Amino acid sequence: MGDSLASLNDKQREAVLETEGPLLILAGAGSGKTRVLTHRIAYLIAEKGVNPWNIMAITFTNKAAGEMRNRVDALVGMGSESIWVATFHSSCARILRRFADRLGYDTSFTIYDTDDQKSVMKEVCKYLQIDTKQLKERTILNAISGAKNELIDEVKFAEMTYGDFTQQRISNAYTEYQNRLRKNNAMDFDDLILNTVELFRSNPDVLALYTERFHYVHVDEYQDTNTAQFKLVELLSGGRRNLCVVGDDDQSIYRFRGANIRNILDFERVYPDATVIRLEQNYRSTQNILDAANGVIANNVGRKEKSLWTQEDAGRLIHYRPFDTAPQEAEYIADEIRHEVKKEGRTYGDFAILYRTNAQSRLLEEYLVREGIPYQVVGGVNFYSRKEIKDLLAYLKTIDNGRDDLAVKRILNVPKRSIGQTTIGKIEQYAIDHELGFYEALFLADQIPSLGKAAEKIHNFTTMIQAFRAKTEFYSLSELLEDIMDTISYEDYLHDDADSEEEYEGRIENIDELISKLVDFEQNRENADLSAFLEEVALVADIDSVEEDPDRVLLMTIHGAKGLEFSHVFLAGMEDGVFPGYMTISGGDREEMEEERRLAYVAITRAREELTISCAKARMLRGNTQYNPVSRFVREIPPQLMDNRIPKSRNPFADEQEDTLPFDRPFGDYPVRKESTKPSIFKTPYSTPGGRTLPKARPFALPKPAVTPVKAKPFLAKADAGAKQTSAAGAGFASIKYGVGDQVRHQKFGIGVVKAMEPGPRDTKVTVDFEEYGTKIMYAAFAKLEKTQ
DNA sequence: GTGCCTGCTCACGGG
DNA sequence: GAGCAGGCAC
Repeated sequence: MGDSLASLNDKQREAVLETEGPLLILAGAGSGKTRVLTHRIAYLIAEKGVNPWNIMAITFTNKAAGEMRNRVDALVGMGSESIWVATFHSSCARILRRFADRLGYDTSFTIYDTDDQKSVMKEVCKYLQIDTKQLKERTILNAISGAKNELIDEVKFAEMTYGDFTQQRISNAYTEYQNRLRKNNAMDFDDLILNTVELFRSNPDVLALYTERFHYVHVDEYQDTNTAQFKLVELLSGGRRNLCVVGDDDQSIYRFRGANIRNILDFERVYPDATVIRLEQNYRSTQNILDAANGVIANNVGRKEKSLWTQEDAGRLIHYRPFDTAPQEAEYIADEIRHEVKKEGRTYGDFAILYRTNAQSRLLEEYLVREGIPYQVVGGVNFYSRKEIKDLLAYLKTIDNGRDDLAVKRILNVPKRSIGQTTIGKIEQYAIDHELGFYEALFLADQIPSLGKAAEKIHNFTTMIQAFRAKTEFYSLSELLEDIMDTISYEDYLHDDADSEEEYEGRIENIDELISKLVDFEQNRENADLSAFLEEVALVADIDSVEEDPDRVLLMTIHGAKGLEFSHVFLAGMEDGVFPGYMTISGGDREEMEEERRLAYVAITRAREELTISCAKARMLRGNTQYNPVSRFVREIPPQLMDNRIPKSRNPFADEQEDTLPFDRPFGDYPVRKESTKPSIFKTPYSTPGGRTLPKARPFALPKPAVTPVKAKPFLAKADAGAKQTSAAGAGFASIKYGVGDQVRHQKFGIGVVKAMEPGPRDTKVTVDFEEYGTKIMYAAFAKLEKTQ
C-alpha cells in the first residue's frame, strides 16, 4: 500500500488520505481521477480497516463501473467484491427490486426505454385528444423528464401549472402517462431515480438500512448529476457524511439531460465543511493539446478557475485541415489513417474520429470502407432498440409475465397474424371496461363483441404463449429463445420484411449476438432468470459494448467519447452551425454556448499525442448544402499551436476581426507527404494576405473506381449501419440465368423450382416452389437464386 | 388487414 | 435525407 501511495503526486495523495467528511475533487481531464478513486478505496480498506461492504462507488456508465471494479479488485484483492460499485440507474434498480412494493409497484417491474416511452405517450395523446402537431410527444416527454430530474412528480407538477394552458395539457399527459406506467408495472429511466428518492423519503426504515451500510460514498463524474441524483447521493451518504465526489465542471456536457452544473459549483455552499482538492497535472496529453484546450475553455465565464499542465513535451502542433467539401474531409481522414498505419507503425486502435452529431458518421464510414479500414461506430441505434431485438425481448417479457401491455401489443401481430389495429382497439376497450390487463383480456377474446374471426387468431396466440410458459420449467433462456424463433418462423418473417438481403443478414447477426449474450449471461450469473437479464439489458449504454483490444478505428460523438483517450484524435466537422450547432448560435443562450464549449474542451482533451481538426466549407445538412464558417472554437485555439492558418476563403461569413486573428502568426511545421504524387484535392491553392501560397493540405487520392465496397471486417454488429448504404451496387439484377421450370437454389430456402417470372419496372418477381419451405415470391436481385445443374 | 404511395416533419447530445 | 403517419386500393 505504501508503494502505491508513493506512485501518486502530492495532490492525488492528499485526495486519498482525506477520508473523513465531504470532499470535492476537482479533477481536470486526464489528471488521474480514477486512479485517485481506486487508491482511495484501497486505502480505506487496507489502512483504515474499513469493511469493503461499507463502501459505495457510483458511476454513470456500466463501462466506468466495470473499469473501477477491475482496478479496485487489482489493488484490494480479497473482499473487493462486496464493495457496491454500480451506476446510478442500476443502483436504484437494485434497491427498487427489493422495496418497490412500498411504492405500490410489483418488485418485478419492467424498465421502459425511450421507444417504450414514446409509444405510451402516443397512446396518452390519443386518449387525451392532444393534437400532436401542436404539442409533440417528444416535447411532453422532455417536460416530464425535466420535471422528474427536479423531483417534481405529477401531483406537484399539476399544482405548478395553474393558469397556463399548455402546461396544464402537459400536466394531464404526465398524470395519464404515470397511470399507464403504473398499470403496466413499469418505470422509465427517470422514475428509477425519482422513485428511489421517494422510497427513502417515505420509508425511513429502508433509508436507514442503506445509510447504515454505506459509511463511505463516492460519486464519479459528479458534474453530470441532476437534482434527483444529488438528492439521492445526499440521502445515501446522510449517515456518516463521508461523501467524496469527483468531477470537472469544465466537462459538464449533459445539461440537456437535466445535469445541474450547480451541484458541483455549489458543493462548498451545501457542505460548508467540505475539503476541495484540485488535480491539474495532466498525464495524458502533450502541452500543445492542453494549451489548445485551456485556450478554448478560458472563454467560459461560469467555471472554477483551473489550468491543465503536464511535465511532458510540447509535442506536435495541432493539425488544422480545412476542406472545400465534407466528402473531401472524410476522404482525407480515411487516407491519413491508412497512411499512418502503413508508414508510421500506428495501429487502427490508435485512432478515433469524433463528431458532434451521429448523422456525421455516415460519410466518414463510407470512406473508411473504401480504404478498407476496420472501424466501429459507437452509438447511433442502440443494440437493444433494434427492431429484431425488441421483438424477441417482447416475446420473452410476455412469456415471463403478461403485465407489460406494450410488449404484448408489439408481438401480437409479429409475425403477421392478421390481427390489426382495429382488433387491438377493441380488446383495449374491453380491457378498460372490465379493468383487466391487455394480456388478460386476450383470454376472453371470444366474449368480446364484433371480434369475429380475429378471436380465433388471438386464441392461437395465447395458446402459444402459454405453451412457452410451460416450457420455461426445463428450458434455459437461450433454448427458449431459439424455440420461439423456430415456432414463429421468425427468420422467414425477417427475410420477407427486409428491404435487402444485407439488411436481413444484419438482423440475423444481431440475433446471434443476442443469443451469445444470453448464453454468456446464463453461464456467469447465479440467478440467471429472465427478469435479471431484462434488467441488465435495459440499462446498458452504447459505450458499454466497446471492446478493449480489437484493432479498429472508433467513430463516435464527442458525448460518447467522454472518459476515453486516443493517441490520435480526428475532430471532424468543426464549423459554426455544426459545432456549435445552429440552434445554439441562433438561440443566443450564453449557458448553452458554454456547454458547447465544454464539449469542445472534452473533445480536444481526448487526444494523447496528435489532434487533427478538420472542417468543410460546404456540407450537406438536412438535405441541402450549407456553407458554414470555421467553428468559433477553432478560432479560440491560440493560432501558434496550429500548423495551418485559417485562410479567409474558409470563413466567408466571419467578420474581419475574427478572420484576421490567426494570420499574424508564424507558420507551423505543416507536413507534406513527399512520397505522394497524387494531385491536390484543392482546385485552387489558398493564398494568404501576405501573398504567400499555403502548402496544400496533404494531397490524396482521386476518387477510386466505383467498385463495390467491401465491408472492412465483420466487427460488431454496429458496423452494419455503415454497410447498409453501400449495398445497392452489389444487388443488381442484370443477369438472370434461370427461367420458369428451372431448378434453383436459395441461400436459406434451399432447392426449389421456378414457377413464374414477372418482370417489373425495377426488378423481376420470381415465384419459386421450394421443397421444404413451400412457395415464395421474391425479387430476383435480393433472392440471389442460383440455377442448379 | 395489408401494402404501397405520398407528403409531412424533423433533423444535437443519451442513461 | 430519412422516417413515419395517413390515405388509398386491393
